[in-house]
Amino acid sequence: MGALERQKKEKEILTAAIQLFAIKGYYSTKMDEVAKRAKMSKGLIYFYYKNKEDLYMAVTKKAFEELKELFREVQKSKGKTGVDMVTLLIQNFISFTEENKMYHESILSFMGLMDQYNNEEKRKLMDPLILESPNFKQLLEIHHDPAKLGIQIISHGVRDGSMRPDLQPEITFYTIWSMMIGYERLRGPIEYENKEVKISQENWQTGFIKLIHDMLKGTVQSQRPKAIQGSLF
Amino acid sequence: MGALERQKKEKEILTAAIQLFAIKGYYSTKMDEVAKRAKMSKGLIYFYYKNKEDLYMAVTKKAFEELKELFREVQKSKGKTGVDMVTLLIQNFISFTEENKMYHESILSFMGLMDQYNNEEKRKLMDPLILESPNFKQLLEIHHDPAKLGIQIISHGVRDGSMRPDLQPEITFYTIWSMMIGYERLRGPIEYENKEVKISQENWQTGFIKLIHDMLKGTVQSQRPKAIQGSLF
DNA sequence: ATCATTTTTAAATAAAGTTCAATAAATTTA
DNA sequence: TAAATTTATTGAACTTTATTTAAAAATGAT
Repeated sequence: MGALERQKKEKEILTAAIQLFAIKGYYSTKMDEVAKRAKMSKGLIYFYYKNKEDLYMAVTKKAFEELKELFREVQKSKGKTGVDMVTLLIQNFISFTEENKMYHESILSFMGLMDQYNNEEKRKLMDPLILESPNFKQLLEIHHDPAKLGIQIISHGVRDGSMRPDLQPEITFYTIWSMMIGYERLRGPIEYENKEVKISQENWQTGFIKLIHDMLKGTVQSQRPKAIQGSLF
Repeated sequence: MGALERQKKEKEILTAAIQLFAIKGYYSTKMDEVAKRAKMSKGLIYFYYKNKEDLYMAVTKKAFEELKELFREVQKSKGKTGVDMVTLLIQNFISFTEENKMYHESILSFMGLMDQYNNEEKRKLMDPLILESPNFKQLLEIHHDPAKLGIQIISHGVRDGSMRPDLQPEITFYTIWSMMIGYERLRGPIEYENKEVKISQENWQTGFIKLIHDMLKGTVQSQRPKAIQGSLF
């Protein structure tokens, strides 16, 4: 009955759930399917997780943990200026969400939940199954961790002179964080039905990162002639 | 049997649905409740809307229509430079989502759907109820309308010299659009449980807009001494 | 080995979206 | 105007699926 045994079982369920959520999404994934994939009876899942929402929150928790790890690695990268760390952070975040679409989805939805949770009246209307979820409660404690690291990175950039000196680290970080989140929601090549306008994913990503870079520097890096305008930095 | 009569009935249902979705969210709102609020039997809703998803897509469609109207009004505002139009656009968008949290939610979730829809393999795994929804099909045709107007606004700003000449309108608009979407997802005062860091909503919004402004101008507007750093522009 | 506790299962329950058959109302046709 | 047909409406039946539960199996302690 050891705690290790329990952890192992929980992980088996979680792994099955993540795979299914990633393929079919939360609502299309049935508890029957999770049980089948985890090779156990449906009832047992309820022994390890309070309900389906709790299972999803466990996924979300894992997402935030990996996100924190991603931030930490960028922060630890030696010999980089602050502004270059931000560029690296964005690139890594884009890779992260590309490989773990599911995680990004869960992070997004958790942010929506936080918006409700932080408002007294709205909190009362929240799904009780979520509020009761043990994993949700744990998320309340850790979900700011990545942001804390991000703010440190901006501070570092202001101090080392690679960013505008008037930047306020908190606001600047959350602005960039907004961009990253929004970018991921829109990601993919932009195509209109009639192909009126089309932006390749590469061009958009490059342009996106360049704009953030310029914003942090406070000056446009180079005003090149039209001909080679497309190149980066 | 006039089409007008039908429109009226559809509107009654839609109004009830929007109110409930706004209060309780999509999944917590039951078709029974919608029927009750719209003062009709549950079955009748299925006469006017194909299914619950279709009803939600009708809400989303309304959201995009109002969003387009918001963009258009900004574009029509006379005597404004491009960069000021963008500032106004962001301010209006923030008001819009504040008043219509529900609409913003539906816009966000639609963007998530588009990400799936634009990928052949993922499209096959989408909920058939969504793919069959007539309102979803209509959304496919109109959802780019606001963005088209936004791109025009950026072009205008580059032409009138109020923005950096090297900006690519499409990429720049979608970057700002990302920011707006992400900002709304994070919106509200940022508080850590232990109050370690706290940003008031006002400060964040002001700082957020200023950063975009600087990004578009290409130069920092003013490097004021620390003391009055908080003020805008 | 027996008892208590934990783990596991399979079936029962219940909530909610969807369908359907029957009825009422409205419109068209004769 | 009366009959026929189409449209609108209802309430109950159907179906799917998350959740609960009672019982059985496994595990561990005395």
